Amino acid sequence: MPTELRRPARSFTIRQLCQEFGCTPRALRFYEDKGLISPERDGMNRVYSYKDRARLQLILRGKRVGLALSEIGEILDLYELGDGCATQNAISQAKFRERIRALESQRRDIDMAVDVLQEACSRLESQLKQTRPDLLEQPVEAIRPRRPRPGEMRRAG
Amino acid sequence: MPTELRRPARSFTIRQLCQEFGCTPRALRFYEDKGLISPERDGMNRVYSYKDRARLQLILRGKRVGLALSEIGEILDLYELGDGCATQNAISQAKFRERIRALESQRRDIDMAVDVLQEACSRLESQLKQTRPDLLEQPVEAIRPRRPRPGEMRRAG
DNA sequence: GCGATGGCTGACGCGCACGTAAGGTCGCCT
DNA sequence: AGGCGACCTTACGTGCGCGTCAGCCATCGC
Repeated sequence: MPTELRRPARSFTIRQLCQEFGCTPRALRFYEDKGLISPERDGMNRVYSYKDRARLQLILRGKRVGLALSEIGEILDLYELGDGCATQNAISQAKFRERIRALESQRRDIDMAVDVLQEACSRLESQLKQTRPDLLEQPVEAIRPRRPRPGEMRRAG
Repeated sequence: MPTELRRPARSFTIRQLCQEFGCTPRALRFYEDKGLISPERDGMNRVYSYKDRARLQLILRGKRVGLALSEIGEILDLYELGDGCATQNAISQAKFRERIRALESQRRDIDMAVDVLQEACSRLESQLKQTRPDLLEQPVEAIRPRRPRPGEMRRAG
C-alpha cells in the first residue's frame, strides 16, 4: 500500500499510545491479554495501527462509564463480525439494549450526583468566604493533606 | 417527637433495606465497617433509621457513577459537620470540584457510548430482520447462552 | 566495548468490594 | 425441649485491573 506519503506515521509504538491516552504499557498488554486488542508485531515489538488506536479509545471510554473489560470486548467484537451467527447477534443486541438502559439510568445518577456535589460546593464556599477566603479556588495539592479517617486507605499520589 | 403515628415503621432491618435496594447484608456490613453508615443496635441486631436509608441510597448512587467508597465517605461526612475545620472544607471543596468535572466528562462518555451501542443495535436489528426475525426484541435469557471467549470470565446470573 | 533506552515475557503482589463458609446468639413456634 | 429463621462475628477466598519487579534482547550514541 503506497499510502505512506499521506499517512506519515500510520503506526504507533506502545509508548506513543500510552502518552496520547494517559495509560501505561502494562495496561495495553493487559488488554491484549484479554483479547481486546491485537497489534501487529515487528519482531517482538508491538505495532499499533489506527484501527488499534480506535479500539483503545473505545476501551478507555467504556472503562470510564463503568463497563467491565469483558463487556467492552463484546462490543468491540461486534465491529468485527458483520455477518456472524444470528443467535449470537440476537444476544448481543439484547445485551446492548440492557446496557443502554443501564447507561441512561447511570446518566441520571450522574446528574443527581453533580447536583449533590454542586450544592455541597456552594455550601462550603459560603463557609470558606467567612473563615478562610484565601483557600478558595485552590487545587487540592495546594492546600495540604490531612489525617486519614478510620478505615480509609491511601491511594497513589 | 410524637411522629410515630405518621411514620408507622421508622426503622428497617438489614434485610428490608437489602431487598429495597437490591444489595446484600454483607455489603451493608461492609459499608458500616468502612464508616459510611452507622445504624443503631437492638441488642446485637442492626436497626436502620430513615437517615441511614438515605445514606445508603447516596452510597449506591455514588457507586453507580464510579465513586470509590472512600470518596463517598467524604461526601457523606460533609453533611454531618456543618462547621468543621476550614482547611478540611477547602480540600473537600477542591475535591468535589474535581469530581464534578470528572462526572461531567463521564456523562459525555456515556452519551458517546449510548450512541455507539444504539448504532450497533440498529445494525444488528437490520441483520436480524433478514435472518431471524423471531429473535427480535427477546430478552437475553430467552435466547440461550454461548461459548465463553478466551480470557472471558463468568459472572453471577 | 558499554551504558542508556525501549520493548519483551513471566510471575508475583495489591487494593477494592465484596462472597463465602463456619460457628454462635436470640426470639418464637410447636 | 427442639428446631427454625434471622441476625451476628471472624476470617479467609475471589475477581478485576492493573503495578511492579526480575530477567532478557535489540539498538543507539559515545
